[in-house]
Amino acid sequence: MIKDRLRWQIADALQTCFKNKTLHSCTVPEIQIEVPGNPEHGDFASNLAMTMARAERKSPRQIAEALVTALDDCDFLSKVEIAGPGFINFTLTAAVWHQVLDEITAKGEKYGFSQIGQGRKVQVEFVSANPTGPLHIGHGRGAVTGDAVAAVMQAAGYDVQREYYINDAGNQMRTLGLSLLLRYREMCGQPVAFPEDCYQGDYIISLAKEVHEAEGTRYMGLEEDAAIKILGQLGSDRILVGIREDLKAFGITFDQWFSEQGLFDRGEVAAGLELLAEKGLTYDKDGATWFRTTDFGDDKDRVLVRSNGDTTYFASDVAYHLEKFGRGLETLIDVWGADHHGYVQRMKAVIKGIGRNPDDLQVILVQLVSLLREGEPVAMSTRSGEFITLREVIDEVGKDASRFLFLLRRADSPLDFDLELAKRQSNDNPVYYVQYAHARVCSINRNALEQGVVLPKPDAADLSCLILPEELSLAKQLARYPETIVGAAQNHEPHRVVYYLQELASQFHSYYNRQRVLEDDSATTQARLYLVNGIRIVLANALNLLGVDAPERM
RNA sequence: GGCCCCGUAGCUCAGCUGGAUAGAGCAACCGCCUCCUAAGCGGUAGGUCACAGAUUCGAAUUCUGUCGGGGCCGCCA
Repeated sequence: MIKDRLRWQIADALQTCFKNKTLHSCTVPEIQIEVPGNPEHGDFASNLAMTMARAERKSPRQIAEALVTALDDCDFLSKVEIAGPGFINFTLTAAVWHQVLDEITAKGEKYGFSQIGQGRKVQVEFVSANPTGPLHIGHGRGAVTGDAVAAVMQAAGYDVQREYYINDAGNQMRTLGLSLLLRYREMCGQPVAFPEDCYQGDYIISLAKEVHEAEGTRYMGLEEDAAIKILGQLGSDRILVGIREDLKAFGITFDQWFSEQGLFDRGEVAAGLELLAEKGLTYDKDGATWFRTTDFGDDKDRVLVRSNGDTTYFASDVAYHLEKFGRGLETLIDVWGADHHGYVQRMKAVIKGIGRNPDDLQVILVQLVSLLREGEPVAMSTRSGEFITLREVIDEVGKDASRFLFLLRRADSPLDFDLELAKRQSNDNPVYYVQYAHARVCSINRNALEQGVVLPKPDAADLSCLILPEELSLAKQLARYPETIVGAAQNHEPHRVVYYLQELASQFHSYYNRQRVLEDDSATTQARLYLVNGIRIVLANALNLLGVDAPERM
């Protein structure tokens, strides 16, 4: 990256200064380089002179003078200035920015990828909705967030695995079975009182109907417990198939679907409990088994085994995370709904308790989604079973718009999702704004082809005519793409890519309106065609990371 | 009572891990298609970054406290 080149150069200059004794402290501080907000301050700025002032016992300006002198013969800097309280402002030659275009063209869809992650094994676990009902819009946000975090980290060189944890053990399976059984009995003509704590949704009724049509009354003869068990299993299997299809329609696939029940079947829950007991991390009280999570920063101890002998969800989760580390995964990223935040400390306590760095578990809490239609809230009640499913949202507004809008906010910021606005094909819809930029370049390409203008090969284009401020500014924005991905990956913030895209699209649209790409002078035409195709590649790469299509026509 | 998130333009939100004159979209107003896609562009207007302290060359950004909004605190998952 260009920033790194500059960093090396400054480090060199620093050494030169130490050698010729213009500077003394000989400790190399971290060299911070940033992009100034004001373009008049150059392409990059460093505060190095100010941070060194104390150790050098000199004024920032004196230090800056020495550094600038040492930087004198650097060929890719066109201007170095000392400004304000002691900033050093760097302006790079146009040729440096032109090289970015060559790099993009040469790397193509690989442009933006890096090895920062060094192949570190990371797992992103997301959605993980109970297989007791269809996905709703809140799951959708978690799904897109997890998927995009995974994608961005892959691009940054992490070895990423996507996983869905299926809560197919525990009480809710029984509730599902019971709900189905009761609806099934209704189908068979037996009047039932349907309890409030059963699943109310219509999907239970249609499932029961399917069972009744396929298998008649055969479950009526079974003992209630047996029927509940069988129907619970059958129901969760069917629902899971639906979830899988919905996610696929949303462009999301997992490397692994991990069953909670499997943890029990393989004895891993019991083994986990044993391990904790051996380490002296548990104790018995009131007939239950507790984990001393307070020893690791939790505000109270947590039950692993209830007094009735059942293990808790927490116990499964302990076993699950142990199992993950056992697979050789180094960093675990869990994407949870914000209502689970109380769970974070307790899981971190587990990680500490087993002797690992608590940062090996990273939790992304995704805030609530409010579903609106024309600004009016859409009633969503899981309890009454009246809710709009994720599938309905995808069908209504489309995959691309839904995904993009979900990523438009930081995960920890609540999100309003307006169905009408999402569908509107107008300028209030940021998805189309970005896609349109891509389609426009494609359109230019079609016209170029018609006119016989050929896109230059990498390093073969004469770019010396790309000297307009907006052209250089576009090249600089393109140069920023790789570091945007790195930032998004390291901070688990895919929304940064969305904002980057909007900025790039904005600059492009502006350029497009101001300058013609295909014009008379063939050198200029070729250079500009080269530039806009660099833009096209980056737009496509970034959209692709977010799982949004980059259409050639709109 | 304890914990988490948030408070930035009329509205919805960014702000690159502490930098120079705080940004974008929408809404409002004024303009731009004989020319590569007007799903676009240009311009005007809009701010005590909730408040008060602290840290330092420098704070929207870090720390403490206060106020306000939302959420979570089960031997449910």
